[in-house]
Amino acid sequence: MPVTLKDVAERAGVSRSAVSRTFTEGASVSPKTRRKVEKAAAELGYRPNALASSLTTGRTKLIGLVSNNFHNPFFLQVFDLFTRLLQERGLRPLLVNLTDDTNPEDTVRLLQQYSVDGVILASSTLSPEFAYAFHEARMPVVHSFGRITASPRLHVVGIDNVECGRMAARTLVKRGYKRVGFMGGPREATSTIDRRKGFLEVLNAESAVTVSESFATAYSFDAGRAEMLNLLDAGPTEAYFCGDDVLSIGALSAIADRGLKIPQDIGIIGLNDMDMARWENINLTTIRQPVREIINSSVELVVQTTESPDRPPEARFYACEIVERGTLRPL
Amino acid sequence: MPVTLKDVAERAGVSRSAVSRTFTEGASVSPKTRRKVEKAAAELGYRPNALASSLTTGRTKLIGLVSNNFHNPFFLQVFDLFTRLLQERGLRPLLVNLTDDTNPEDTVRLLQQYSVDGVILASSTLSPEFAYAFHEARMPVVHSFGRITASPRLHVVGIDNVECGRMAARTLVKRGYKRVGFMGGPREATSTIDRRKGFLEVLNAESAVTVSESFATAYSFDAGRAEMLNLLDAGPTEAYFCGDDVLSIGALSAIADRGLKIPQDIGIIGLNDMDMARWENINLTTIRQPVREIINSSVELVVQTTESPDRPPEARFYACEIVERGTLRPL
DNA sequence: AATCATTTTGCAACCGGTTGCAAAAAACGA
DNA sequence: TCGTTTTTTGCAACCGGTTGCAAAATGATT
Repeated sequence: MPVTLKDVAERAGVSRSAVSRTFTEGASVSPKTRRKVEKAAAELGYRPNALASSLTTGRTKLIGLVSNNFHNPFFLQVFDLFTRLLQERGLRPLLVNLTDDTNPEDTVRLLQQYSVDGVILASSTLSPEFAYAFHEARMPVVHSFGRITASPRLHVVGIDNVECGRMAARTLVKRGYKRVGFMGGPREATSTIDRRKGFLEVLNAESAVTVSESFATAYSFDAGRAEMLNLLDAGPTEAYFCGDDVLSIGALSAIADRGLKIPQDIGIIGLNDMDMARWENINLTTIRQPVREIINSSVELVVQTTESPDRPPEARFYACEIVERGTLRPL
Repeated sequence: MPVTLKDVAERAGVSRSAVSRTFTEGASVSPKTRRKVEKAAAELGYRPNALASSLTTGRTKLIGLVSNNFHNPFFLQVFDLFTRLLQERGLRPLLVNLTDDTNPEDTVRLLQQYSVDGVILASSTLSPEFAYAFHEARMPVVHSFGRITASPRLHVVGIDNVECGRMAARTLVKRGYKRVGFMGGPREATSTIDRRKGFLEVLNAESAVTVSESFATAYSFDAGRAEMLNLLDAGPTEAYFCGDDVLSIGALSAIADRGLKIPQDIGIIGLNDMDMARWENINLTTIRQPVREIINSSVELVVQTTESPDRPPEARFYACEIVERGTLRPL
């Protein structure tokens, strides 16, 4: 039913090759032939079949966009940016939602079946093994928002979570908090582990400050709220560094519920600077991740890797900055 | 480089057809051949190329998932559900982000080039022409969250926005509000138009109640906040029906800024019941859209349409319900 | 064991494109 | 003008699969 190369060739009175060449960048076609072909193609409404051509060219222009963060509002921005940037480069995101019953092998197989040119794994909670599965299958892969290491096994783009932990700690110290807490995301998430590490590193060196720690079961509002309710029952500290913004907002809600005032009674600092953090009724002091740069860089990297597959693994990380809003006591 | 049918055939000592049949549901292969093929395939790590097979079968199992709502947190839930449901059926979402400089023709062409089996358009703000472009290109298409009409030109699944407007109006009347306002989303969005219509229909029949109206420039926090600040300057009414939840939250923020109390001074009712509406520090009274049903139904409909393309256009709409929380004065 | 019905198999053509190669056409030089 | 170089063109093979068809193998029946 749809118009094919052959139809156009017949109508234009040329060979199929001529038509193919007309639609191939940089192929040799005389202006005369090109005109004939373009006329015929326009009349018939011809659309070259991207999938058929991928068979011979080995390029589908499909990029697997894989994530398990479909509940964290921060990731809506992430998806927005990824899709925009990929589209601008003529690439198509094939979206994969990693649910609880998805395993790495199936996902790898799936994306292999669709011959994606590359894979972007957008997640701060996924184990490195997951990303590695793609690498082993010899697909170009970039782990965005992944864990930074000195000698990465595959491309990683993100932030230095340890340094973020330190930043949070220094900020709290500077404000004169004496009893502070780390309220992490899931214990096993690499982002939690690293942020905790940096946070404790600085605070253990501050003899005047005491630190406690606890963990929410997920990076979610409910988990943050529940954990903060626990903490409030147990006798809270003066300020918390929360695993991320959505967790922070859950914590804020718990604190408000108990009739405590922010920042007078308890201080909170989050991480991400997602859209909602700046909403005036939330007004969260937080650490900004340079999302745009991370995503830009990820896309660039995955594209370059499709072009030179043996490019050695690279870790790119971007500096974060404190965004001062209203949930910490003033200096 | 990757393993092909031919490689497996050679290793198993059978014809290429035999291998193909082994991986084709319901094809005729003897148990003995099947065993040989499966062994060889496993040893080589063979993955049938979905794109190559689509050439002859005419099915790619790709579904275009098209949206322009990458800023409304409500749509993260929408994407989550769509991807999950599509994956469960073995379908793959090809994501398209409609930005300001995307026009219908390009999007249609793009999805045609990738031979998607069907298209789901997830948007409550898009003009019907957009969806119609897919229909004209003879692609199975379902407009989710689209406008309900009695004799639709294409499949639409969503809610009856006019009825939602009525529900909101009745709810406000029941609470005894005498001066109420409609704060819509963008003037030209069909959802805005319909919700306004139902709202005014009921209230114009209530002689004791006066109604005013205004419109935010987008379904976004900032637009809601800005518009509510305007309204507060101009002298507010007692309660507002806001275009959607994110707009409502913007409005709540503006109201809090001016030191007014909710629900004592001003009442707000939203629409969608997105995740954040139930967050305790927002606690928004709203109208719940049955998202799950809508999305389920959309997926089902697009699949059925790929199977029988001439299925007459259908409009499926689902009932909404009021979710009572804390932003309207009690009965 | 011979006959016939049924199942399984491989051949070859096809899906919609691309591309190396050699022949044909056009452009160039003197 | 003719020989040479360069560009354009079509042929045919190929990308990785599927499928109709007829031949081969298997199984059932007597």
